Amino acid sequence: MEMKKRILTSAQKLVQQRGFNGFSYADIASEVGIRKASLHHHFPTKTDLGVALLEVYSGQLDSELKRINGLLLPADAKLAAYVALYRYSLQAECMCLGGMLATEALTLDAVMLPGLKRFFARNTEWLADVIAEGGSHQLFTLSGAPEDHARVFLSALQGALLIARVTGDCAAFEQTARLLITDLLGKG
Amino acid sequence: MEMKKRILTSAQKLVQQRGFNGFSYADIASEVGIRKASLHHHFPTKTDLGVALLEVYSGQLDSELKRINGLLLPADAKLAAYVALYRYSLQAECMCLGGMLATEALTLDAVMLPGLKRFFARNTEWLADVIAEGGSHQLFTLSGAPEDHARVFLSALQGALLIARVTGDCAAFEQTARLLITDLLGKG
DNA sequence: GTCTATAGGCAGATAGAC
DNA sequence: GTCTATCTGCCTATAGAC
Repeated sequence: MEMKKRILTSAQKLVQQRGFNGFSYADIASEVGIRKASLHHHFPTKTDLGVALLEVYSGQLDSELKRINGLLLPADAKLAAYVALYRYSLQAECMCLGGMLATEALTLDAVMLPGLKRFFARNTEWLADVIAEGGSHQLFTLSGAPEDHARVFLSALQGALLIARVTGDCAAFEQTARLLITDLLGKG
Repeated sequence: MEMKKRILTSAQKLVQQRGFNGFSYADIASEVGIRKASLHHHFPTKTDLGVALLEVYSGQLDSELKRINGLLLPADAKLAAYVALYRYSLQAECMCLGGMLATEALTLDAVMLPGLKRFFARNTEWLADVIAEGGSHQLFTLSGAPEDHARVFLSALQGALLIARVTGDCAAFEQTARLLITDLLGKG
């Protein structure tokens, strides 16, 4: 079980940095210190590994969202905590695993797609809940439905992560995230 | 020269749909009707092809932006015309070529990166100009610097395109784009 | 400019010993 | 569970005929 976890950890980083089509079993093997062939004992095919990665990553997301909920923060601070998840990715030169797989969707085995869809749905739903909460507390002034604001927020963070990989401009990422929240806060 | 153009057209679509690591010379060869080896006469290495693709795509962007400028529309309509460029991509199941390469940046030959950087800079600058123009005409109420609004706008469209590939939800893309513009328009 | 032929390497995956 | 050995196939790229 321990080796399986190490493989997943290594593979997750590789996908987030290089994409599902940008790494091989050889890369994992050299990182975790066993031979290529041995990896197939844990994950018979690369698609099996991909499906497992999506499960793990969705679980990590769930933990983080529950942790943030438990902090009992006002809605704007919850969004800031959510932004921090992306900041950590950026600092590790990692895309969101979901975002990375989304760009590669047309090349992936179809069995990976439902998990990917659920990942985005989970993000959108949580954000919509937080934004609706901020609206009902008069903390946010909403110009549209919470779900629509949620989609803008999620899309913008995914895109900001993607662009920051190229520009290397972390300050721009921060400014983007800040403006997303302040635009929800006040329109006066 | 005609074959070179056909190769570029085919390769551009392949990159936008499958990524730079998700297609091969064999894919292009079967589409344009010559043999794999003959492609190397036009583009000796795949990196050469990638650099050429970025040049072509940046040129296409420039044409579109100039065309939109020539329409002499109010700022919000210019942004709507810009959104239409992404809509066409989405309908063709294509990512933005820049966005696709951005996710793969860590696997690309370094000679492709400056062109990629310039692509995003060009987008941001044009958007900032349009948004500043809308602000100075009191059409937009800006809560931040035009450059910051431009980054939010660009990031959100890139992200929306990425997410729509997975959800297949074109209506969500449209709602995201609409909210981005209406939030610039009025805060009253 | 396009072809056939091929090099040389790496991909994902399997068989069977230990 | 991990190993060595190997398979098959695809990849980018090159050589040289036409």
